[in-house]
Amino acid sequence: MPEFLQQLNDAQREAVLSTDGPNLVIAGAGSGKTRVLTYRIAYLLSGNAAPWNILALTFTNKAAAEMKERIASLVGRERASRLWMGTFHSIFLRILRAEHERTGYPSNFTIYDTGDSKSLIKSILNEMGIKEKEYRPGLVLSKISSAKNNLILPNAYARDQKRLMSDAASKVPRVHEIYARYMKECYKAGAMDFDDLLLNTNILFRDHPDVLAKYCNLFKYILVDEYQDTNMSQYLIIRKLAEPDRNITVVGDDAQSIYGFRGAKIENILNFRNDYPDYKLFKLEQNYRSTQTIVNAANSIISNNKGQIRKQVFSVNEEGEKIRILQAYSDVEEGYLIANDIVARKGGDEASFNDYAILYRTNAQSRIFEESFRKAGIPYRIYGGLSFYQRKEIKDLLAYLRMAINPRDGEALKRIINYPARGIGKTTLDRLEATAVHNDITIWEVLNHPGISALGFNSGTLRKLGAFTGIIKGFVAKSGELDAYNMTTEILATSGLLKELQSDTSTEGRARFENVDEMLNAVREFCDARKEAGEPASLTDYLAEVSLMTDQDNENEAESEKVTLMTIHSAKGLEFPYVYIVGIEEGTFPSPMSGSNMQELEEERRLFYVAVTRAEKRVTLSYARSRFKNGEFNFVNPSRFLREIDQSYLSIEEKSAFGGSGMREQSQARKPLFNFSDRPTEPSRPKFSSSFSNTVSGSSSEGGRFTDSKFSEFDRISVGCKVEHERFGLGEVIALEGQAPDTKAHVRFENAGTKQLLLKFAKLKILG
DNA sequence: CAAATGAATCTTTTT
DNA sequence: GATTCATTTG
Repeated sequence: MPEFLQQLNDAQREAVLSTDGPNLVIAGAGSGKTRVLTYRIAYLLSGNAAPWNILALTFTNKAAAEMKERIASLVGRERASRLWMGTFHSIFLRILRAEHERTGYPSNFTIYDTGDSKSLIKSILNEMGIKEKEYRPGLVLSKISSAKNNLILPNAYARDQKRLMSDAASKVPRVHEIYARYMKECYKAGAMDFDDLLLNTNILFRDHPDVLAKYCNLFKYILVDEYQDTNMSQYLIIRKLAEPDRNITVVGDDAQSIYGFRGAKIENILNFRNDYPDYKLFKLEQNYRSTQTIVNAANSIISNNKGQIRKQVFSVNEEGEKIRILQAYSDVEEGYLIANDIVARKGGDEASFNDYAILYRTNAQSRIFEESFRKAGIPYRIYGGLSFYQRKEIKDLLAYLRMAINPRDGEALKRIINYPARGIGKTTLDRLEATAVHNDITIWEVLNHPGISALGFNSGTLRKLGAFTGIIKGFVAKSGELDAYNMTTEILATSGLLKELQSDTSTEGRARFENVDEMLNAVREFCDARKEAGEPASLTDYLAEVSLMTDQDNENEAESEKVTLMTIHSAKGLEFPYVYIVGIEEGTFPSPMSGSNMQELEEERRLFYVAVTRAEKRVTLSYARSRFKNGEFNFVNPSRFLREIDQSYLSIEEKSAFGGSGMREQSQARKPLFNFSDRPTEPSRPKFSSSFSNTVSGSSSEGGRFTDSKFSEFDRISVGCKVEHERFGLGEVIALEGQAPDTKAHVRFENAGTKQLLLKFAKLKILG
């Protein structure tokens, strides 16, 4: 028995040593799941398994990279690098590219991200004469996605009574038509969306038994991480691949299933025993990560869910601090409260900023913490939301790169055909698109068709179109010879993009330029890494890597000390000594979108469980009594989840808040820790400067716009003054917040309650 | 044809 | 706040 196995506990070691047959490892939060997976692979390699015989599937690239690193230290880099280890999407992308001849797609097919998919749906709606208002592209896409993840193709969809009824109920009965068109357009464009990568793998294996046999033969051992988060499509691929040898090990925790909205089926892990009746079960129940208090409190939360695999997660670490609950009067105050708390406690905790994480339900909540942290001088790092690769300038450049390897990519073409401006406007593009649809070809083919001169474009337009086509053709020709980096610089120079970016000397413009520069660095790094490994650094591979990258993956500044801000979803699999879970209010967490049915509520509860179990030493929960949401100011109630925590794990002052008959009024519950008036940093009066503050990390995807006109007339407005609003009637200003031009007034109206109004748009008359 | 503007509407989580 | 739509202006 290899020496490294000494480092495992009994349950872990048994799970590692059971090499053959189907194994189900139920791994409680913090129980050393990754450790079991890595050691298991190392153990297999120490026997007679070759690295390429092992398929290990994870959900993030980061998890895969981390595991690879640890395995490399056990068995050597060379062998570790030959493992088939990666995310579902990246592994099956690789297979689809290799087998492209069987699928009918080109080998360099494009990957459409969610934005591309939505934009394609919009054009389809447009062309079908359907209004976007009635068929929201996001809704249509989610229905298509759900169908694909359940392997329901357009024809089957059109016969699926359940789906048709559901569509009729949401007043979108024509989704199946849109779906069919969508599939067709993607195929023509040589593009796959995320779901297609899995769907087409299923189709490939279904229609080509020889290909399936080849990979079954190759993958002697299959390991799947986070099995509770697999969807039907992923589940079927795994089952097919595992069929002959049945050497399959899945690791997961039903209590941490939080991707139901993405089609994940918690049943997959619950039904493992039915799929493989001779399976062996291993339970990892000892939590090494958290204090006893945290583990016990988390258990008390999850015990409110029904239908789970029975397990008792425990900790023998120290008992630790009780869980604290902070109450704030407003979302803004919540930000200050936590910023102050971190500053106040960091010394006593003997911690660095790296040790703290703020977890929230929605990305939109990050803004307030950004602001309070900036004012408090706390360094922070935000994950998710608009990632680097979602920024306009980056997407523009990426679109050029995509065109260079696959000019049929319609979404990329539409993005850049008139950027930088070449005088090819909406009218021209619409006509091109209509022609393409009418003749069942792509826009690129229309542009290259000799008959284009007969379409009735005027000579100027024809010339401009020809020039664009010429530029792209030049890129396509060069894409064969140049590597990703040289190709990128070539495109920046020749397309006019560089000039366009340089000509904008505003603050935002310079930021955009720097972003492009940063991307150029990333491309260079990619090329260097590839060349070092002796592999070609093709543009195709670079684009694939970028498309499948998750926000956790680009961590180039991990060394610097920063507080982490992220959604609970992206925190999965991570751990921090001190965790703040914020915005625990009805209407935010649980999300109102998942309010109605029990299953969705249970998923929210599991999300809360995941959040709490991220912490090693201390958990702090917080909620606000009022929150600014959808442009309106609302009073909100603490989340029901707070009451589900066994009160013996809460610190004493918090218990009183829940004493007696449920939640009492906040005024009686306890004294607030802070007051608005105590805080000098909060302006009581708006400053009417027209400077556009905080643009650097502004999250506007397409660059903001604002005006500073019309504000002098609001100079007279102040707390206490009477106003009249066109719609809401008479009211009184109770607070002002922010800076011009984004000053907000909190106004209490006589008949319409309290509203928060942006003065920029407010139709207020000042009465005195 | 393109940029600027005013106004209306919607808002979860992510590979 | 972000995004989108309609309208105006250059």
